[in-house]
Amino acid sequence: MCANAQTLSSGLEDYIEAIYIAHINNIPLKGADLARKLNISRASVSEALSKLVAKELIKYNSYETISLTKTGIEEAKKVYAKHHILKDFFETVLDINSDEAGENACKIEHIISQNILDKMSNFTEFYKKHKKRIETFKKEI
Amino acid sequence: MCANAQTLSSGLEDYIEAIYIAHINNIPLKGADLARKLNISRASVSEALSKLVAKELIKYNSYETISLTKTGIEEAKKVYAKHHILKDFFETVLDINSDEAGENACKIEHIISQNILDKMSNFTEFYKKHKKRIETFKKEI
DNA sequence: AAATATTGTAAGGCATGCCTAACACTTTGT
DNA sequence: ACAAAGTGTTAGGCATGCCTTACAATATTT
Repeated sequence: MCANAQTLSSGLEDYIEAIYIAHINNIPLKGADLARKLNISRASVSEALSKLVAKELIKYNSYETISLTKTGIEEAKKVYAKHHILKDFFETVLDINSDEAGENACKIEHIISQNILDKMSNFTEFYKKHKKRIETFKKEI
Repeated sequence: MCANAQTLSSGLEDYIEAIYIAHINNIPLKGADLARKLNISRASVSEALSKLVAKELIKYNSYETISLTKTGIEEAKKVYAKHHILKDFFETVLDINSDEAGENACKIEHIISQNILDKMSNFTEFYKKHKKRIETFKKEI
């Protein structure tokens, strides 16, 4: 078996997602920052970063800022999109607050099927479009 | 730390759910049956059953049929209800086929918050009630 | 009742993913 | 430039949850 991943473990997905969020916000990120952000020891982060380097998803040298490779960005976008679809659905359709929606999205994003996500995304868009009308139905007795 | 659980690991929830399904269908279930059903070795099932016995969720003696305690039934019902809410939502609202809905429910049921499940359940009921009308919106351009 | 099949368990392993402690290296502040 | 603070790595551990192999105990078949 080669070291390059076809699939990322749920843990590694969390790492790459956090790296991506820093990336799109132009926030320089080191291992120790990641450890603080994810509430994980520096040692564990160090291991995880080595794996991501081995999979060629990030570039990283000790004491420098972590950066994503092209593949890394693609992978991260996928993970982030999943997160967003779930969070948006929870907030928009189920009226869940932002924190709870985010926490649940974080966990579910790693295991839900792409097909369901696609349908969920469509449904949220549909719901937004017709929200007013649909919600009048809720007031009926 | 005492051996009795406040929370069940996702694995143990799967075991107890399978045991519950046999229970409500009056199907006698032994460890080896469970192993076949869950595609897990007899050795691993044996370990898991010991844990469930320790937590007083099942009664079990070698070579006999597994049965649930009162607490076990309560726990199982909770897990099973979660499963059902998710599956029903996927099928009814997102129009996912039974297999895919079930597989995803199996994984998500262990991690989603009760609050979201409650809202999801309400939403599914609401959707069923107004399905016809809501779906006419989908045909609009 | 004996042979065969099934079931259960124990021992030892493996992978994942986290931890702490200790140490090494780098950066920063004075 | 040097001390202090911050960062990274290694080693050794632990827990979970699965595996295979080998054996023990029970059930079933003939």
